[in-house]
Amino acid sequence: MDAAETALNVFDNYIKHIAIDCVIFGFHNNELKVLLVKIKNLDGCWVLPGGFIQQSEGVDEALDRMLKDRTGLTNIHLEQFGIFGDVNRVSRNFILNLIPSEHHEDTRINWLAGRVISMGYYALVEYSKVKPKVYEFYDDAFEWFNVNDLPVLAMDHEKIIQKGLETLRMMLDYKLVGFDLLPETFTMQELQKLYETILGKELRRDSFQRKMLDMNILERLEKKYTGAANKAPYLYRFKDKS
Amino acid sequence: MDAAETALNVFDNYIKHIAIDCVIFGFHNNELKVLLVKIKNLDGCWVLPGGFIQQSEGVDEALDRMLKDRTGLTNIHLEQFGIFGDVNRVSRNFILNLIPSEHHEDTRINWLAGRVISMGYYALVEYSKVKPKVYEFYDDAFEWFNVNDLPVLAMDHEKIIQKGLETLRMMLDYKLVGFDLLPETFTMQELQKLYETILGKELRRDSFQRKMLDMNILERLEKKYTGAANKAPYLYRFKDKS
DNA sequence: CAATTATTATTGCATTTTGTAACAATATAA
DNA sequence: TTATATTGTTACAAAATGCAATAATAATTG
Repeated sequence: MDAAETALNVFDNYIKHIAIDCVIFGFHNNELKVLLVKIKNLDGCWVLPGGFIQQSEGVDEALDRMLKDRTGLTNIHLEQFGIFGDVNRVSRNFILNLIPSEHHEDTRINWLAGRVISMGYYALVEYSKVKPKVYEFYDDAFEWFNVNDLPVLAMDHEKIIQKGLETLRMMLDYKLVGFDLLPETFTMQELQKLYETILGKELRRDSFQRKMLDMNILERLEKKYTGAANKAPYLYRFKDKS
Repeated sequence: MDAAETALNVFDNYIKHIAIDCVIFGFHNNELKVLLVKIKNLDGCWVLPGGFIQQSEGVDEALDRMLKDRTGLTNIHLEQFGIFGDVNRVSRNFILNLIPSEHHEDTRINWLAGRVISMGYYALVEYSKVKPKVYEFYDDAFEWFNVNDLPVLAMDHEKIIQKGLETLRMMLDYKLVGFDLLPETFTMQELQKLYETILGKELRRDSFQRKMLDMNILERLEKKYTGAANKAPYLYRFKDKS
């Protein structure tokens, strides 16, 4: 039994026709990034990290498993933002290219080449803490991309990212998110840049600072001496980061 | 082949382990209502209208089909708001009670009694336009319930309704929705009552009116003479209801 | 038909929030 | 010590909102 055969048998433990795709956002160098992986058998083709759900696990467990496998991170909140269920969102040829030809008629995987409905989730993670890890089906390429400068993506994954980003922007307006995108301590400017990057527009320094301080969610720590010839900014931390 | 047998065969055309549940909101007598159906073989047990997705149809097509079957309505926007995927959200006994015992070991429906992941959608419809229609599995009971006075619901359907309502409230803050909950023309008071009902709190009459008029989305029509001994309110219509 | 009643529409003003600019503070370099 | 760049704060203007009072008006009532 070769590796592909083993992989095919493993598929029996999974629920067919449903997949999860994760848009994992990170923040680095004042850029909003998305984590992507490259598919082995298809040059230059990137996809969102994701996977299938096992018969015996809940969807939340599946999400935790995938995120841990992919990034090494645990206890990350994932927000569900959409369903992608067009009949032809996964082209048959696309999948067949991934699978050795002798398995093309294998009933165990036939559904994969036919119909897959995907559930989109996004997560906000601290860029520096991600520890890549890869699967059988994928290459070892595993990269952060600027959300405004994405590579060519397979299937409808670009659409999924855009919808995830749209939802993130809406949630940022609605309540404070983005805690997890920053390191434990940060300056007001870093927080502002994060907001500006996610929202895709500039904000006023003074209004932003006032609003953040008025919300009473930040704890002011010592100053951060950068060595630059200017006043040193305070460091802040989110209160109640339990 | 009896009716149950036929129904079981039909199941082969559907994707297993995934369901859709629809929270259909309506507005009547200043109350926010939800449309529920009663299950035939289980006394007093109400569920959300919903169903399964056929192998050959997209998720959006499945939604249109269900909504049309259930309410007679077409061209209704459905908003997806959550995934309900706990391993034990559907108890095995609950499903077995619905199915004649001779079919309990039938592999065609075994998955139903095991694991079903549900995708939650909500729709806003005009109360008076709904034309009930029922399925094989359900009783002919088909009723609107006040969202604050729900009957006992099967499985996690109460949780699904609450999450749908929460999402609706959030969306109402974010942008104007609720167009479809009102008839073509309505008074300012009716619009305000709708907002108050969805948000679950009272609003100031004058502030609300000013805000609505400032948004420039309403067209003022003739007055509505109700016969009451007071000043007649204007009727309004949403502009650009294309 | 005028006075009454209930409700609606609008206006004016106080309060709060937000936008904008100016200024004071300060860490380093020159 | 002075200059420079950036940060923190304050002051004021503008806009939005909360609140109360007033004007308008469709039926009812005497």
